[in-house]
Amino acid sequence: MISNSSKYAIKAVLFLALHSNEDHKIMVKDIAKPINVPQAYIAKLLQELVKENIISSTRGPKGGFYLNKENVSQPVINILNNIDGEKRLTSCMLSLEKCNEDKPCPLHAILSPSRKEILKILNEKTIKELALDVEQGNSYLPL
Amino acid sequence: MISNSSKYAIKAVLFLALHSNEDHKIMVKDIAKPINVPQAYIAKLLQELVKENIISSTRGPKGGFYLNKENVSQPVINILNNIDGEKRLTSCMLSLEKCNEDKPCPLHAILSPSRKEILKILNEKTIKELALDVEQGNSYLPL
DNA sequence: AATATTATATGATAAAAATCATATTTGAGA
DNA sequence: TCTCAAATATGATTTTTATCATATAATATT
Repeated sequence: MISNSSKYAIKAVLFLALHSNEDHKIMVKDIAKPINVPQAYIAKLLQELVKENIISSTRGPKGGFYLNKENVSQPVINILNNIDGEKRLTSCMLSLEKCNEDKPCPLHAILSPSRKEILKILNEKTIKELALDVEQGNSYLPL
Repeated sequence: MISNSSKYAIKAVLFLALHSNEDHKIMVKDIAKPINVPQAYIAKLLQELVKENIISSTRGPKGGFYLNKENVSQPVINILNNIDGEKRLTSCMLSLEKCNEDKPCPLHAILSPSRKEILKILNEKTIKELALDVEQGNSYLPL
């Protein structure tokens, strides 16, 4: 349902949400370590996220990755859709071409409400809110 | 969340639930085609399911795969657990070692109820019931 | 008992996902 | 404008998952 790459990406974005801003950028090596992901791997993922304006970066000295106001206001699902593609979360659980709401496959029929709920949450919850949950003690790290 | 292999396995078991019984076994080539899965691949998966008594088989002429009374009474989740391992469905969505109900990771915190609901359904719904849904027009094939 | 037919066991190959390595580009500061 | 520190682009390698192939074992039928 959610790839390793997406998990890493979410961890990294969450880390940035909690520790970076436009005046305090963080370089990849200082992200990789605390979130426990290989540096070269997370670097590649972060680059993809920058391309889609999900996170921000600048190069050179004093450069690094960070989140701006727009970045933190995006829903969590943007990360997943960018890394895994949109289909991953919405496609038929049995990979049947013809499965849809009107003629659901057997798994779809019994799991559709729960899946919809998950999609709804991921669409509504923003990066900012997720970080706030951590800051308020509703959820926990370390990553 | 659910591997290709598990999807194939569920399709095959569902096909057997609908078309086989102890007096009418079905050989692998007659399963592979209608469910649209490579024969050698589904053969391997079916063999694993036999080992765990999730489905039944006999060799030789008139042999094949089938489901007996016990087989059809098992919950769907048995298939998933056997093919993918138990952790796949229950492990932390961010793959954090320390994530648990008491100290949930940010994703866990917002998605836990929906995930629990999915687990509950997969644990309660039996193969038989899933097949019945199809027979009663509550869900649809072909596979 | 012999034969043909089926699943089973084993392992080889191919494709995809995850991981690692490095040369190039950009930008800040001296 | 030179230098150095950072991201970026590109692609190689490794691991996992998916797929394919085949020799062996079991069983019904003759």
